[in-house]
Amino acid sequence: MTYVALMREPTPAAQLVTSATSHMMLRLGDAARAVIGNALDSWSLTGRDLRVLSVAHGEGLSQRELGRLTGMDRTTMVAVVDKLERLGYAHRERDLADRRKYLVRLTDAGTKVVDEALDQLSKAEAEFLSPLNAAEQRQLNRLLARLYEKHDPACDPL
Amino acid sequence: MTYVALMREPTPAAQLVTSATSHMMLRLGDAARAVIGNALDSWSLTGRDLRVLSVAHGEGLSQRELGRLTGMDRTTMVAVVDKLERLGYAHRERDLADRRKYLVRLTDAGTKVVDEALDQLSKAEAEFLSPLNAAEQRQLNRLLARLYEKHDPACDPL
DNA sequence: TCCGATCATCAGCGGTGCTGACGATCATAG
DNA sequence: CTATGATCGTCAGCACCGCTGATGATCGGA
Repeated sequence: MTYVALMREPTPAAQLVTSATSHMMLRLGDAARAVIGNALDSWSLTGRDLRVLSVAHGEGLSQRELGRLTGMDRTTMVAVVDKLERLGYAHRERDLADRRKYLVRLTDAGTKVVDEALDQLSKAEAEFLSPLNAAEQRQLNRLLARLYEKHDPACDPL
Repeated sequence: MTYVALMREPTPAAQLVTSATSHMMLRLGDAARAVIGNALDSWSLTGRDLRVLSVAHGEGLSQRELGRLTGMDRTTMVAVVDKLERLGYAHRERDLADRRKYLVRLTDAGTKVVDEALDQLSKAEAEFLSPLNAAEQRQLNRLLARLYEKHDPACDPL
């Protein structure tokens, strides 16, 4: 069960922690964030930004709806949309039917960027997953999806 | 390939992002951190703290060595050891052979806490992974370990 | 003896996510 | 028509995580 190579093994306890699934998931999550952020650097986007951008693609959604779809807090969304607006990828528009809401719409630049960035993202992901072959990657995706269903922060009481 | 259930699907792009393996890994990493942190709350420990604590178990290691073993930055380790010392779980001791180093040693309380906390951690992990059966959990652990080998921040040029 | 490398520390920054309060707006009940 | 409660966006502030770069102490070898 010792999957992680340690240079020394003081106690079994040390191995227990570092080979724990939850531990690896935590660290790989950070690694994934780094890889994704790096891949999207050309557009000054983080994975979070692109998530919003890709979901906002199409009709105008309120910030709240964007948050629900992407698993983001209402208050976090403010900063993200601020940034997307500042970058010229999206803009706010009052919902005339409900003046509490803003409709977030992509600009032409934003629409263009989504496609480019998603393409770049999938390349980075391929690189990230390259230690596994195609069948293993599918297997991993399937297993993670099962966990994701239960643990996704986006799965709010709608 | 649509594993994640969205309440609406504006465009295929949205699904592409949220069903991406790297995206789920990122989010599940955060979820794992939350679950772990919650489980260790009774001892005021984060997963990070316990990682250090369990590795320090036994002989005294320098902060640098602890960092290499747990994949933690030198500067982050300062705060962690500070906290462990404040909680009475560990203490610093000058290495007389090399006075630049501190040897981090567990106190009796610390030794006791490691066992208890590791036990609690494994229970929390079982709960976290419960959507998968035993074989699937092993499969997931194996796949993650393969990725972890390549992406572990701990794998510094030693 | 001097210089480069290592160790621990500190100040500071960026990313992520949350709570709690606020005003504006809506929808509903009276 | 008005009063009440809910929703939306915003902001201030906090916590966690990880990193860079500078500093002083110490070690080791030239």
